[in-house]
Amino acid sequence: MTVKLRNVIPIFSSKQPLQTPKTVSPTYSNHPIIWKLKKCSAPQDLQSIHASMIKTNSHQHPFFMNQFLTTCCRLHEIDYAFLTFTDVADPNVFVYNAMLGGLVGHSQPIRALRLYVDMSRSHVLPTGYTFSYLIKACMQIPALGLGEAVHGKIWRFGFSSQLIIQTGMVDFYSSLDKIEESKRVFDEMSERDVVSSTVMLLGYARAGDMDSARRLFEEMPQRSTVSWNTMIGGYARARDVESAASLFDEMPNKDLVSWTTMISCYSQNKHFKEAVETFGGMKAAGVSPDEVTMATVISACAHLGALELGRELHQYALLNGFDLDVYMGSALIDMYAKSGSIERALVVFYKLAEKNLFCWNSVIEGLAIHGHGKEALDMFHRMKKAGRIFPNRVTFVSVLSACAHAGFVEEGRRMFASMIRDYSISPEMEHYGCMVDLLGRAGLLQEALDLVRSMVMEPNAVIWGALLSGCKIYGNLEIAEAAVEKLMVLEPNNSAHYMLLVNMYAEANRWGEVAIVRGMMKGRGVQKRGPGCSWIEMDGVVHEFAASEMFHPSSNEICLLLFGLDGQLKLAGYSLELDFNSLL
DNA sequence: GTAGGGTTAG
Repeated sequence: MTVKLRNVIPIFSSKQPLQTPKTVSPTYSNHPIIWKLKKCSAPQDLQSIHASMIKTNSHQHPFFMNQFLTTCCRLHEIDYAFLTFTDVADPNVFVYNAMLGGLVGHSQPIRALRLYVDMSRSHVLPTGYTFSYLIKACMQIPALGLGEAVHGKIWRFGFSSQLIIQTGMVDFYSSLDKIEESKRVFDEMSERDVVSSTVMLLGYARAGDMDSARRLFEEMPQRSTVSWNTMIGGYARARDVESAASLFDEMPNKDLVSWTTMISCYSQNKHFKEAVETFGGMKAAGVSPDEVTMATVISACAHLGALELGRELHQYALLNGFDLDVYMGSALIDMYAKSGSIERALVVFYKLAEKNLFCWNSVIEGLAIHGHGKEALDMFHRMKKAGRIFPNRVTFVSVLSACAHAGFVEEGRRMFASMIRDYSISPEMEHYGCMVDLLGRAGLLQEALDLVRSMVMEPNAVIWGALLSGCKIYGNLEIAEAAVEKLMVLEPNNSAHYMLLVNMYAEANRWGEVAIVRGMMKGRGVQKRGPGCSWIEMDGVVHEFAASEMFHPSSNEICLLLFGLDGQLKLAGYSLELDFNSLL
């Protein structure tokens, strides 16, 4: 898509006098319609309010329309706002600004830029706010490179010294990773307020320069809650959980965003337990969560396998009339799928009014991990049919792993080829891993090895490990030896690879080699790795299991059950690869 | 009406 600069940023006639619009008389602020709009929290009420505005002809009045549009946008009724906006015969700059703000706030930069074109064609003069929205729109489509042009335009209009414009430019440059430009504009500012300094903080945080951010933060004469939150968020991004936590403890008035930022900081840095605990602290502090908090905490539950808490949160969201948006939707789908309930995950998925790539990826991944390979692929095709949403690398990892687990060799090959050809996604380590797994499980070990050797990047231990498991199933010692040779370099201390080879030699009655490999392990001092562990929650209690340990109070019963299962599986004709004795 | 927090990853 190309947008001609000339069409987007038209040149104003310089003959027009530049004037700042006068503020609308405040006498209307007590008008019942304005009052109703300010209080309005239900989108379905908008239509009747608009009807009463038409009756009194106030739907043409700039002050009323400004309030009406702002209300629509606050309630996410952006299309309805636009519809009523087009009905206004002669909108002034306040009305345009409200509409622009709504469009930019709902990430519709192209519509915003078009509206700006209309505005200039109607000879409505922009204000500083108009340009600040324009800068935001440009930030949302950096590829067009319009920011500089807008900057030039602002300068010509004499707004360049306005605080709000300079603030916008600091933000604009830092959003494009041009931190030096941000600093230049910031240093040139003759006056600074809390907001401009906080935007600069955000710039440093985006650039990962938390030392400079801290210096500015310490120097700031006033700090708002937003300044604190920006700092905490910056440390979260920089993976400095400790600094984030200590700043959070220190901060005086924690609001909803502060708590959510801290929870997300823990979650993003894999401290899921702390994330859930902090959520508890938030509730104890009497701060109510919103959709953003919920999405974050539910995601932490998914990682912990805390189904019970996750379900409670879902319940809470339903009771409080929260919007089931794409963020919370994806988190819920993932949480239910990972905690064993693909049915509930699907219920959430079908309930979603709007689905983005995250939602589709979560449900495809969920089906894949539940072994529903065919359903996962069906879902993938439905996503393609729905249009507008294009698969990414994450999608293909799920799709390929679904093929691997269901044994769809031909389909997997096709998907892999299509990913490269139709979607220009270059295969990454994970994709190769799935393909090697797929081919290996199907016994196509030579093809798998050829694929590994064709890789542009150096294959990692996961790849060789997948190949080795394939060799183990089909007793292909030749390729297994090649894989183990690589694995010994990549993970020299992982006993599993040596043991796999030992078992294979033993199965082939090659006891000489068994002794050699065992000797190698001893000689290299290969230790058994730390235990892998897993959690599962039942009736609100999280049970932790680690390989080769018997700490769980019901270990004996569990092992008895497993042995029983082992026997039943053997009876059913399934030869189990696992040796339980090695686990105990 | 300018600043801060969100989801998927064998």
